[in-house]
Amino acid sequence: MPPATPEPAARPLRVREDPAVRRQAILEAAARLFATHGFADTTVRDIGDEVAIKSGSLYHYFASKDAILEAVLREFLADLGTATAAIVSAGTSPRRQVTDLVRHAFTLMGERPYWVLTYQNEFLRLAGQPGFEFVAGESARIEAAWVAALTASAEAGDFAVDVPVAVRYRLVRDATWTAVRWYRPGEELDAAALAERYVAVFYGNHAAG
Amino acid sequence: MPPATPEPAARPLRVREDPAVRRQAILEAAARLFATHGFADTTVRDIGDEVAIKSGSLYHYFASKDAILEAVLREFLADLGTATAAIVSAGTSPRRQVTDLVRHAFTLMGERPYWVLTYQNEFLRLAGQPGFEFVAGESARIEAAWVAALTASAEAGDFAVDVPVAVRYRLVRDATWTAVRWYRPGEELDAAALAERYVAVFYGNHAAG
Amino acid sequence: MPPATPEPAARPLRVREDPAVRRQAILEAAARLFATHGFADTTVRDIGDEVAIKSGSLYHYFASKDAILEAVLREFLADLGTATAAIVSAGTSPRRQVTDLVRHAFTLMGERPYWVLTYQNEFLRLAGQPGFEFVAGESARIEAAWVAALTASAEAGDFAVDVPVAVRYRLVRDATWTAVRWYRPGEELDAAALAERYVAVFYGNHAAG
Amino acid sequence: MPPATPEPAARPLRVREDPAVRRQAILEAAARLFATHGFADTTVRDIGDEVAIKSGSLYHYFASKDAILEAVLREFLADLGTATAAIVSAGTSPRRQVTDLVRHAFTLMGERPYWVLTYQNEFLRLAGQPGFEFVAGESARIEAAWVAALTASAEAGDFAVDVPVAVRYRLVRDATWTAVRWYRPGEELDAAALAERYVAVFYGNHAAG
DNA sequence: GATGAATGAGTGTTCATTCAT
DNA sequence: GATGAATGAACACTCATTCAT
Repeated sequence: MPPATPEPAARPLRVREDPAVRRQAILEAAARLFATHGFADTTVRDIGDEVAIKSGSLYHYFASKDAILEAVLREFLADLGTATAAIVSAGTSPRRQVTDLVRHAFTLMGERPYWVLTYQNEFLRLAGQPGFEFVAGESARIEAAWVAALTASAEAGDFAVDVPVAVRYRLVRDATWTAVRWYRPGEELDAAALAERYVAVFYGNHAAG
Repeated sequence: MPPATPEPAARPLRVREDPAVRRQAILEAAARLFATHGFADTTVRDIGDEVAIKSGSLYHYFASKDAILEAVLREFLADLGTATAAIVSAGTSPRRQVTDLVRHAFTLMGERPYWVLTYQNEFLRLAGQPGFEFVAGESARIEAAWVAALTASAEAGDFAVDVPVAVRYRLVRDATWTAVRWYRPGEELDAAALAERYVAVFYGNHAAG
Repeated sequence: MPPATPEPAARPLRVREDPAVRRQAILEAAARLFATHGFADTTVRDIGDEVAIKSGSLYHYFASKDAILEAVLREFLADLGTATAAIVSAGTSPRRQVTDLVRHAFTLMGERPYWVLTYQNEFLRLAGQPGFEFVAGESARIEAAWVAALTASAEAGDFAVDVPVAVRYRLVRDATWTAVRWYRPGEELDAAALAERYVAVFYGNHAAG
Repeated sequence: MPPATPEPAARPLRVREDPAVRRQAILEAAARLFATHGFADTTVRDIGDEVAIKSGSLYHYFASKDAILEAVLREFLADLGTATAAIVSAGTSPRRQVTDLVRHAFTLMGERPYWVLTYQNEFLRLAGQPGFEFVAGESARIEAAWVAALTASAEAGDFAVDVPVAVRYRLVRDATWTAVRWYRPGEELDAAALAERYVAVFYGNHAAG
């Protein structure tokens, strides 16, 4: 039943959240949309809808739609770079490092699949685009860590089959990271279990000891 | 045998006059643009420019931009399905079949990288989109062939490491097909050589005799 | 009385005018709007409304709103430059040339006031703007013609009062061209009569013989 | 005489603390921006930046962007009206009055060019706009003073050339006030010298006695 | 009095699609 | 078949204005 006296046109409920929280919410929403619809097919209105603000208000947080993508990629690559550096500088055995890299990848794909997908889907297009040079730079640093660990493991004689490291790196990287397209945690195998099996295949054997 | 009546000499030399030829040229151009710029970032004008006709004329060949994408994917999947079926019904050994599947994949990535990339890039977005149900259907048929070959090979004891076939299939598929992002023929290793090394790693050993 | 049977939703009446005619109509409408509301306050939708096409269709004729302004100014300055050159190279006396320049200005202000106003209103803002260098260039050429005629007339002793030519030029130019803000033909004095009186004041006397 | 009680020394040196001072600073900044970029192309952010406050705070001083323009024009026209009235009611000779009006105009253009330009640039557009009727009203009052002085001077036989006063007024007004587009004090001729030459040309002779 | 966050209406521009010629 | 002109719906982005803090 409607109220007897009509309510005055309800003023919009301005929640006045913490700006830093809202900024992060925008990035989360944007990453999800970029990953599922593609950057070009995602409109700033779509992003605004997801965080319940008008598209114009996004421009208080980011200078442009491109800047949102940039922030997503910067945060993603910073986190990935930090974790990668931690793994390869831990002083553990090469195979341990490779295993940790793969396991961390599966964990990350489980936790933040949209960020990983956004990175993968936009990587090629962004190569050489002004303002996005950091993508190639940071990617190269991470690639170097993987290649170093694989090289050390090969020199230690860990692999059942001998192939050039450039070939092995790509096989390992592609098999691992492409899993983001189908891997969802909570299924039969968790990140650690999957990583272990992947690594076993990569090496052609199970870890000694 | 040449026609009895000589053709008039003055006819202007218009290449690609055959509608079927032009239709195919449109698909080639579209696939290249879809792969390099993305479907959403490719305009029908771009496609028209590549084949030297105005965008409006594209609509004599295809009902819509979506229809061009559909035709690209239909042709790609039809060819891939045919080749896949031929390999797995050749009566060869399981490992031979797996090797042929991988080798064929590398060959195809070398010959038609843009078609492969278009398929990969749009696959997720197209899932469940009306008119594109054939993509999932055809993909499932091809997947079944790969899984069958891998299962047979596992049952034959070919693999050094034992993992569930669902896991192995995805690892093999992802490692193989993602190579389209970097593999270009004419480099150090050709398709056959690369395929051989990939298969060796997948199996954890080199093919017997 | 409405017809008994409802008419089918009337398809838009596409007049299919001569494109060159429509292009010119766009320029006329744009000049009028730029002059009366200012360039910044004129929307491309306003322009489209005046020529009965949608704003998007304007982009078949011009690459941008700026390009419309550029075309207006180019046409205006080309016409003005041609007329100016014809006057000062006619071999007439200096005072005759000055009189003709002023008379032509009044005629032009009567015939195309909006073009003159657009030029005047946007001149300062456009100085140094990329793509609009021709405005300053062409303006300088026209100014040189006026200064030459005034200088020759001063050397001939035509002026009752002696002032530096730079001062006189600006006085004459400003007094003459600013008339576009109020002069409309069909009032008491026509262009020729007004020009004659202006010139008489500029010279401090009436023309001899 | 300095105040008896010394001011506290530690007070932070905040210039422009007085609201009236800040209000005036806003008008100065706004006039400069309106004159150089145009009213439509000036944002309230631009104005705020110039006086180091956020755009929202401008609304403590003015009700709207239009109200800022209105205040600029009101102050400008009030000052100009006062000065004009003082000149024409001084009891001096008609030619003296005309000379003083022109000299005051040049002085004003030197001191407050942006106010003059804002007035000129927005005058046409504002005609008949609600809230801006005072512009036409005040302008008419000033025009009447110029016309009266010119009429009296003509009746005194000061002019070398005889033209209708309506024509002469416009010529004199336009030549004089349009100088704001190029006149900057500190060049060869100062306001008084320029005014003298302009008046000499307007009269067709130099002042007697 | 000052601010930052938010809005809503609008801006120039793009583009897949249509269709008379 | 081919085209150029036209459209309409969308797009990223801007900005004067409001208001709780």
